[in-house]
Amino acid sequence: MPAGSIDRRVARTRSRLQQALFRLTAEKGYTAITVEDICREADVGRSTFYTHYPDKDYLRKATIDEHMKGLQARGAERHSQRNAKGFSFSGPVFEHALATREMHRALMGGKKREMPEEIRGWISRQVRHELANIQGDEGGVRLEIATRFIVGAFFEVMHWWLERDTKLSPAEIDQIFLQLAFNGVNAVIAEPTRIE
Amino acid sequence: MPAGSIDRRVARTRSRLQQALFRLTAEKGYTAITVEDICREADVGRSTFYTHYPDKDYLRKATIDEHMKGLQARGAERHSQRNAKGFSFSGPVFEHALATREMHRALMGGKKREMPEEIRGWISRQVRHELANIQGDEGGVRLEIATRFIVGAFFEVMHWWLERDTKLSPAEIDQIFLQLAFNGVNAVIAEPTRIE
DNA sequence: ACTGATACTGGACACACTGTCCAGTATCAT
DNA sequence: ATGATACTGGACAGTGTGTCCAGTATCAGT
Repeated sequence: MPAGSIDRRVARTRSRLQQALFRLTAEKGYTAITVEDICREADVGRSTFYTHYPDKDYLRKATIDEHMKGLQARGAERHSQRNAKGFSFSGPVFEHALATREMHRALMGGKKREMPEEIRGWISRQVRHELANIQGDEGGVRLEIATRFIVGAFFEVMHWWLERDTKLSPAEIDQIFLQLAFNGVNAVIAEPTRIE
Repeated sequence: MPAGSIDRRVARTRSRLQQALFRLTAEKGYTAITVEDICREADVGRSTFYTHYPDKDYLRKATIDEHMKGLQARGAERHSQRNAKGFSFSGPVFEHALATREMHRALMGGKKREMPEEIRGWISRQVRHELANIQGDEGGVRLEIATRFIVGAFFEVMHWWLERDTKLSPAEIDQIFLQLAFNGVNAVIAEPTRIE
């Protein structure tokens, strides 16, 4: 048994559990899901679940990590086409969010905001990195504050956008977001309504 | 029995429960608390709890509503001293947050972000109102987006500020926040570090 | 195809928390 | 003093968690 490789059965079971979690999260939201729900959906014994993950949260973390690999791959090419002004992350994320909209609705929507910390952390790193590029690598307090500012604003805007039956395209919402981020509220609010 | 007035015993019990919730939330965070915990801390029978509130969430809502009345009172006077540029809400909220810091830490901090929707809604109304004043009452989509943008940014910045052993005063963090909000990232990041 | 290792299964278990109910007791307002 | 109302503690069923185990299926290597 080669140390690194994984038993087919293990891969199969984990994949089933992760997909079940994904489906159920989109359907009813993370907190409302029980381990039993997941196992029923995945058609896996409940005791089996615990041989793979100590609890629901670990499964979520594993699922997200897996999911992020896909996004990370496309991240490499994106990195080259950095525009002069603006974040490179926001546009693609808006698009990706729209594509997996049901997921995001269930994840952030309704009464609970349950956006997992893994995703927030991922976005944070993107933002900090891009901001650091703008000012040269100083890494001071203001950079940190600005990062937090942008990340919080971004999630809130995205949340609103997904919640609505949106008429704005990813490109449009992205443009407004970037305008707010870089030029501030004054630039967006004071002007007459003119999107493009 | 006059319809409007409240039995002493009722007032006493509710007050105890709310204060117990407040203390426990500051201590271990909202989700970790059980109804039994609250009753033990409040020295109230568990069955009594359910004659007043259907569950933990309702108690929280009631507690917050009560708490907000105090803030609302000071809100009236604050309303008059609106500065030419900037939000009138942010400074006082930063101060209030610092005063009840342990509470906020437990509420928003650690692994879970459990800032209750009531507070978020309250801040949102403030922001929307103040932004509407700036642009005249148009109430378009851009106003809504800007509101969300600011609210998200505000909570994230406040969260960061409270989490740290902060060296920044409420006035200082407020100033940076306002600068980011009104003039955008460029104005804050690009310049050399100069706070006052 | 055989075999030892490993993974899956279903069921039982103790535990923790929830929400309901009720009879007994304390406290209220008048 | 008294009738109304609130509190109490304990019992109850229900649901979800996490652990354990003996039996069964599937794996990889020879």
